[in-house]
Formats: sequence, structure tokens, C-alpha cells
Amino acid sequence: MAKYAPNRANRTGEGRKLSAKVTIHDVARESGVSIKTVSRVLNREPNVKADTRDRVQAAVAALHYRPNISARSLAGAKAYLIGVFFDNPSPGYVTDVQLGAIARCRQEGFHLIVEPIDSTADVEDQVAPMLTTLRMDGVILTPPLSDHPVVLAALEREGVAYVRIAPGDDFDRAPWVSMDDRLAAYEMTKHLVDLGHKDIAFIVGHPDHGASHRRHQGFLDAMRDSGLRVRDDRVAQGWFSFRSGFEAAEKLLGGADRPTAIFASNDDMALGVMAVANRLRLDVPTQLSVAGFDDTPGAKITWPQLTTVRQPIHAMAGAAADMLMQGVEREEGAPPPSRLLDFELVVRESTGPASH
Amino acid sequence: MAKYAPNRANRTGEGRKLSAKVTIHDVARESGVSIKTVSRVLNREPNVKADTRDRVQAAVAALHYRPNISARSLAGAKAYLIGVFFDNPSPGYVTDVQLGAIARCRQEGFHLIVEPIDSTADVEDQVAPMLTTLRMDGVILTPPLSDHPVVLAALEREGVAYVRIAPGDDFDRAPWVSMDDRLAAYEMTKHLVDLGHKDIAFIVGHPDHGASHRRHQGFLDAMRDSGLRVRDDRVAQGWFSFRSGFEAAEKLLGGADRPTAIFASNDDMALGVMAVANRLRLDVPTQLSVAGFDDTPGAKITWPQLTTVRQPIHAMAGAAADMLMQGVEREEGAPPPSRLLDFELVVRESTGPASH
DNA sequence: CCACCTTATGACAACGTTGTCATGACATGC
DNA sequence: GCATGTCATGACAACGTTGTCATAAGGTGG
Repeated sequence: MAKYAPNRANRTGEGRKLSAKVTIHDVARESGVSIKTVSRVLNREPNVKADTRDRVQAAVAALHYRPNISARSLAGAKAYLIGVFFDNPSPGYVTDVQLGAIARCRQEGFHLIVEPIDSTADVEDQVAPMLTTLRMDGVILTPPLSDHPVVLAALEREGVAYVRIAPGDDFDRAPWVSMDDRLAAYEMTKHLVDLGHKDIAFIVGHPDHGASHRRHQGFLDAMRDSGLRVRDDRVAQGWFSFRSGFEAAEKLLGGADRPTAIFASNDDMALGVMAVANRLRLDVPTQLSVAGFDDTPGAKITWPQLTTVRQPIHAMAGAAADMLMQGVEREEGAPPPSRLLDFELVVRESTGPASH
Repeated sequence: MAKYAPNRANRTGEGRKLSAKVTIHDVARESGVSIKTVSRVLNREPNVKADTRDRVQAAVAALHYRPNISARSLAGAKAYLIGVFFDNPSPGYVTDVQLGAIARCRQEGFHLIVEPIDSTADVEDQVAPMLTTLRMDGVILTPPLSDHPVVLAALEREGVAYVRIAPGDDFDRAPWVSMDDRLAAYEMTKHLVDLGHKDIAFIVGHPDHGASHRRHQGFLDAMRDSGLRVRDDRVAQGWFSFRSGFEAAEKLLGGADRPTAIFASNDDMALGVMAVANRLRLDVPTQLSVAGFDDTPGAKITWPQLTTVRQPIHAMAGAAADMLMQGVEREEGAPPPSRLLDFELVVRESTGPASH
């Protein structure tokens, strides 16, 4: 039984060499300086003569030297590792966050560790071990984990920095990145009102997500500002899932007395609404307008395509990674350095003029 | 300017202490043995008295000791890191792979590094640095990267083990995990034939994915075995995207002479077909049956729900992670230890009896 | 010209593990 | 009973970096 290593290259004898490990010592020798000076150049530390720096950089390039991340994190303070914690939001959301974060991380030589957390199981048991084994430089928290008390506490206890994406409350506790959910929902509602809709239904999102409440509030504010009444039976509770949107729509569209538009506070639920409309032979948008929120890939994967709000997920994740990598700083007592990014209303085919 | 560390725990006073770093030395002292013996217990090495092992394990538990992964990988051979490389397959696919791999990794104390590769840019430049900085124990390759020559070559040159998911060819080159795409497509076609369909169209997938050809072949085989002819204009080329399915369907359904069923070789394309059917006011499934492949979340997020093939993505990724963690082995000269996992035909509402 | 500061550099320890080798306690074979 | 082997353990080096401190070279002010 031999170690199967298509990879270890020369399994058939002395063969061709593996690309030999190049260490900082090799670079030091090649450029005629000490390893410490090489280290300085690599880490952009001050007090290195321009001439010396150039020689070292030339040697690094010539030898294709790459610092070993384990040695780095063992010796120094940084681990060059950023974590992303998530708990099954939609796949589209998750990958978008990852892509946004990685794009920034690559530039700085950081890597991304993804950690799904199952909040129905013991969260402490999942978080604590990974925090102590890998000493990550920071963690990006996605909703609903952005507000999970056990996760936040564990992170703080272990001394690991974190940035929350779209947290629900406790904004002064730690840095965050978010968008103005209330305003976005407000504008979407206005869009429907402008199309002539007066009887608009709303499907609320998962109560554990802070964004749910903000979107709901934006809807209510817009209706009030437009002088329109919101009937109690026109607001349904959902859970951000297709199924919950489907069920809410069945309730909303079940009787003869139907709203002319439904604003679902995320795309998955909006797709559930579309499915019900389809089933009831209601034409979208002539008989019913449907609006979503998020602009997930699914929004375009339906007919008619969904009018929705584009969340800057990619940018939010990138901003979060940035903050973590440069070691978030702030004035004593000042609020955490957080950022509110812009959204965009995406009007497609699922919304149209009110029918009556 | 103070370091902002909401994390450094006690910003509200002396509070509770940061969890102090516990090292192997502490465990050794606590249990009255040398650090080497502790190491042995931790790594399940032989030649440790049961009594000693118990004492060490008690100390580990009492002190909440977790080995530092950087030190481990610096000193030893293992890095406790598994990479997943992908290049924008659908988000659902990506997250499924991640979840499947992580479930296994957690048990063994491994972590997952995700690395999106942009195959339109210089692949070597993206792969080489990450392979040398992080010395991962192995990499899981998802299609179409499973067959990317530059990626495979870089992996082999750097001596990093890898397992390919659903590769297209060159099966003896390295271990892989896959499913029987041909058979699955064969059975799905049979399902349509059994429903009475004779004029069935097929949408081929992205030519860079090995699975595309296998699915196409399965379709052709089933048609032939059923004594049915496949008209040339009933086979359209797609790219596994919603849009490509949409466009293919427009061509397929454009004239008066229409097939009674369309088998799209993935769900995204099938959803494109559904959108066109919707637009043309063709009822699914009474006027047109539509079948997909993959059972992505999107398959349930449409009305009617899609008849499709459930790929064991989660299990495939888990198996791949397993192989990597236990250091893939095989007899000298024997084929790589690979695995073919079971699929499942999922019949939902989008397919029904032929209409004429 | 001396004291002192700044800049550029290197020697060496430290980081927390695992690998290698040595050692002592026992058991086994003849 | 002695050579030989196996088991259980520990001392110590090694892994490849960064942090700390020392030191030499050059600049500045009196």
C-alpha cells in the first residue's frame, strides 16, 4: 500500500522535482541581507533603504517566494485569515458575501474560512473551538448571526474582532455594515403607490433578522405618508423562505377581496407569491403586481422578472473585510466605524399599473 | 486613537477575563506528563497507557485546551485545511458543496478555505500563490475546474492532493467522486417516454462540463432503446444558465411544430424553459412537460415544481473531504480510489402525460 | 568635537506544536 | 539468564516566520 499522491509528483522514483520550498532564508541569501530585513520589506515596515528594498523585491520575484502563513501567524500577531459565519440564508446571499469578501482579501494576502453555524444546535460548541484553534484576525457575521447573543459573546470573550452585516440592534456594540432597509422599502412602496395601487399587502420577513423590522417600518411609513390605510389582514408574517411566501400569498389571495399588489420583503417570498398567482391564473402584473427585495439570482429566473431592491451584498462584504484587515480603529468613546451603503431600486416586469 | 476592540472583551471595566491562551505545556503540567505525550494523545498515536491517556484527556477537558493550528501545521505535515475551488456554478451548488465538505471536516478538526477561481483571468496567478502560502492538505475541485488543465498541473507541481468532483475525462489521473449522469439522464428520458412522449427535445449543457456529455449520451441512449427518433432540430445547445435555457426554448417552441416534452440538462435551463412556456401561454404539464437536472433549490421555487434528478452533491463533497483527510491511498498501479454515488429521480408537477 | 537622535540593519529568542531519537521498564525466546 | 524486542515516555531540535533588542552609520545642535 503506497501513499497515493498524484500530487507528491515523483511517485515513480526520483522523477521530476517538486517545486522546492523557498524560504525567507533563500531570499535573504540571494539578496545579501538578513532575514529580518526581508521580513521588513515584505511587511512594508519603515526604515529600509530604497536600494535594499528593490534588491529584496527582485529576489522575491526571481525565486517566486511566498511567505508561509502558518509561520507568520505563529510568530506574529496576524493570522491572515478572515472567517465568515452564516446560518443558511439563501445560497445566493451566501456566495455573494463570500465573493465580495474574497475579492478584497486576495489583494492583501488574506484567506477566507467559511463556517456555517447551526443555530438550532449548541452554538457555543461550534464557535468556541474554531476560535481558539484558528486564531482568525476577524469574523464577518451575516444575518441572523449578526444578532446572535451567544456568537457575539464568544467572539468577545476570545478577543476576536468582528463586523456585523445588517445587524438588528445594539449598533454601538461593534462595527457593522448595512444598507438603509427602511428607506429602500419606503421607496419600493412609493413605486407601487405611484403606479396607482392603493390596496397593497406586505409580507414581513423572519423576525430574527433586524432588516425585517426595518423593511416593515419603511412600508408602513410610505403608506402613511401617502395617506393610505394598511388593513391588518393585508400584513402577513413570513420567514424569508419560498414556502412561507407561498403560504402567506394563499392567505392574502384566497378570498374574492384581493389586494392589487403584494410587496414581499425578500425575493424568495416574492417568488412564492408568483407561484400562487400563477396557480390562481392571476396575471402578473396586469391583475397583480409583485415586488421583492434583495435582487437574488432567482429574481431573474422567473417570468415575469421580479421588480426588487438590489442589495449591495458584494460591497457590504468587501467593506466588512476591509475593516477587519486594517484592524478597526476608533476614537475613545466614539461610535464604531460603520458604513451604510447604497441600494438600488430595480424595476422589472412584475409590477405594473393598478388594475382598477 | 485607541485600538477599537469590542472584542478585547472588557470594555466596560475589569469585567470577565479574556479566555487566556492555554497551551500544550499547561496540559502537560496539569496531567504530570511531557508535552510530547500530550501530543501523542491528541493525535491518537499508539503506545500510550490507557491510564495516562485518560489523565491527559481529563486535563484537556478541564482546561478547555485546543491545539493551535498554525503551530501544528508549521511543525508537522498536516495543515488541517481543505480548499474548495470553484468557478461560478450556481450558488446553490456551491453552498451545497461547502456544507457537505464542512460537515465532515468539523469532525476531524479541519477547516475549509473557499477559493473562487476566475477562469477568464490568469489561473496560474490565482492558484500558485495560495498553494504555496497556505499549504493545504488537499483541494476539492468542482466542475468545470475538475478538468482545468492549468489548475491540475499547478496542484501536481506543488504537491497538493486533490479530489475532482464529476470530472469529464482522464479518470485515472487522480481520485474523483461522481454520479452516473448517463444513467440518470437515461432514466429521466425513460420517465418521459413512459408518460407517452415521443417527440422529446433536449438541451445540452455547458461543453466544458464533463457531465454535459454524459447526460446527452444518456438521453440519446434512452431514445434509441425506446425506438424513438431524435430530430436534429430537437437538440439545442445551452450553457447551464437560465438565459441559455430561455433562448434554447424560444427556438424549440417557436414554430407550430412543437415537441411535447423538453428535457433540459440542468434546473436553471429548465426554469428558462418554464419561463418561455409561461410567456407563450403553454400550460405545464398539460401542453408541455419539462424536466430538469440537479434538484437545486430553484426547482421548488417555481410553479409547477420541477421534475428533476437529485444529485448527491452534499454526499459527494463529504466523500471528497473524507478522501483528502485520510490521505488518499491505493495499491501501486491500481486505479485511484474513487466513488460513484447514487442519484434519485424526483418526479414533481412539471411532467405529465403526453398531450395528443 | 562630543552628546544625542534618527535611520538602517542584524542577532537571537519566541511562537506552540510535531518529528526524531534516546532511554528505561518489561516481556519474550532460546 | 542473557540477548533481543516491544512499549511507554521524555529531551530536544526543527518548522519559517516576526518581535525585541543591540549596534553601526550618519546627521544635528551646541
